[in-house]
Amino acid sequence: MGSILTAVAWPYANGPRHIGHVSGFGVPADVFSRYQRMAGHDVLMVSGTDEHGTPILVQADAEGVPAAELADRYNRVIVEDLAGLGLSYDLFTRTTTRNHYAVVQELFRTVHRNGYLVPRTTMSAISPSTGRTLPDRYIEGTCPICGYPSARGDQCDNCGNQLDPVDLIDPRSKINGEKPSFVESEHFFLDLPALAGALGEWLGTRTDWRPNVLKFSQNLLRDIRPRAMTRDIDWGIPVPLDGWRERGDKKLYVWFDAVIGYLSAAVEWARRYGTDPEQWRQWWSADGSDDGPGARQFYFMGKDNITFHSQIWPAELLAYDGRGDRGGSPGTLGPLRLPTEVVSSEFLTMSGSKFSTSRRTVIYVGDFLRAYGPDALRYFIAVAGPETQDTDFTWDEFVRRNNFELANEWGNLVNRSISMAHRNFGRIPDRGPVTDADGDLLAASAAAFDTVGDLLSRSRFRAAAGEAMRVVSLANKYLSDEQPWKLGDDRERQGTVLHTALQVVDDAKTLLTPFLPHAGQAVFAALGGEGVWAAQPEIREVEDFDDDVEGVGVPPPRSYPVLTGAYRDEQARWQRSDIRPGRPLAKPAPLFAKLDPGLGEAGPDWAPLQ
RNA sequence: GGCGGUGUAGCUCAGUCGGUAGAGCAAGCGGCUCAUAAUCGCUGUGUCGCCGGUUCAAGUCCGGCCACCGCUACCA
Repeated sequence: MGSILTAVAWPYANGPRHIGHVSGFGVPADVFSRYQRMAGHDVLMVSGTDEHGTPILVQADAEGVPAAELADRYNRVIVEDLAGLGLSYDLFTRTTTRNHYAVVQELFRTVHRNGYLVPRTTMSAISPSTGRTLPDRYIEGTCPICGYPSARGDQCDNCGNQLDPVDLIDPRSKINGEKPSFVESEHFFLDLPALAGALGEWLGTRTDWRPNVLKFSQNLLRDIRPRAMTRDIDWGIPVPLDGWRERGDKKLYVWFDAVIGYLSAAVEWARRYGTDPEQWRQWWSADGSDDGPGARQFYFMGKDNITFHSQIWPAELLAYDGRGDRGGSPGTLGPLRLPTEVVSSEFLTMSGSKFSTSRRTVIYVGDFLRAYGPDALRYFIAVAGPETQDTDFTWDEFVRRNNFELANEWGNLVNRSISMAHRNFGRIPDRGPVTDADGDLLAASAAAFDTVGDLLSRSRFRAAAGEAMRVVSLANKYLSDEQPWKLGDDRERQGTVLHTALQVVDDAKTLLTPFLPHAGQAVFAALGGEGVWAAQPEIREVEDFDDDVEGVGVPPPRSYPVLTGAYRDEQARWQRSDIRPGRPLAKPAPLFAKLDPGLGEAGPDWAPLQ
């Protein structure tokens, strides 16, 4: 038993999210969290929408609405999508709450006081018409090295060299084509080199990470430089320092915003739903070890986010705790804990290339859920997702997984065993003397709790799903071997076989619940269970807290939707629960609908294959 | 340019500490007929990308090469 923080990457609220996004963070994190809860751990799963930054502003401008309104709209869309997927967030919130602003500013003040935020003057590009800073990637021009006419401000796609937008020949804004002007601008930089020693020491104690993530993180340390933590933008969290807080055009950068949400969301959860407002400390307060007997923290994200989670965020925590070369001491939150593991996924590709909105090779979560429901997608991601390398989504493979593995093997096992027991007994039959075949199956099924559980605890989701499905195969084989439909004149033996089959169906239901919580609930009910087996998230409208926040441009308290749920009340436990003879059974409904094989060739009409 | 990954049966992929290559799908044959025409069994010699090295022994370690791909710091 222990406390586990499941920290899930924050989806960016500039549009609806596609299935690649949720394969990278949402589904793996939820499978992990559901398992850990079932295994008896005290899990806190938090995230929210990331709503600041230039892409939101650009999108809002394009639609002619204020940034806050755009963020409101997509926050709600994303909340609904994630709820529909059954992702069991204890709190899914957003970065535009006053609670978040207050926590971020507390961290900034303390890290600054400890000496790890240093001012520097840089050149930044300004759009003359809007007065806004243009980020490097929104500037294009002719590459000064190779002459490529459409080089981006940060890098030339043709020759691959990293560039500085100031050096571009004939620079222009990608947003409106105008020529940017370059001005000097002062910013705060996080002094990562002063934290590199502590960072390397911490990383050196990480042994269980996926090898590619660990290697990538170690490489980052070799070329560590200070990073800007503020930027010239009018949409974001004010810098809580004299001379800065009242400036409308200087805000904190995303490096010092979204990742802090893991902490601020825990604080918000404790204030709203905890046993007391300080309960967030159960997952966050350091106790001298970063992952020892106290809480453990697991971060789930796509691979492009590794830098944030294995370098920037730990560095900020070390700086807050005063554990870098410049020393220092923690602020009012007290010493904070560092990540236990960074679990990064690779990318889900669509017919070989990245999802792309412009090329229309994109499958949105909402569309997918409306057509096929949550469990089919959850299963596909768990069993065929980008766990250690990029994997390709094809409709053909999706149809095959759904029809053959979910509907035929698992759904039909449930259906045939319950149907037979219902017709012959009308209830769960008693178990008589047990044969070797019965005992072998029951033993294999019971043993799966250890093997599948071990794989899940190590985030080996593909292997875990495969092992769970192996129990399903064994049960199908058992029924074929024992042929209970021929045992009409031996009621005791027939009852024993069906009892055994139903017990293993119940076991498999439990083993598959982290992947298929909705189907798990259905099987639980079909076997006579009452109440909630696997709890689902619910959307609640809440009022923001009226916290003190420094600076100008801070949104007033308002209401917004959050995800939370009564997961602590669910009955799911990671162990065999003995089925009860005598419980009445009804003729079951099919667990999974089969999909038209034609879908595999053409795709749905809302996302046709090119 | 830097960093990383991938290349194994027709297809999708496993192969932990080096010991004479595995699974699923597809295909063929057979069994069963309870079940969503579902299920069960049987059938697998492929230069483990190429070249070289270490070793008694390499898909598995080392060097080089080829091909494809990703990341390179706000598209997970």
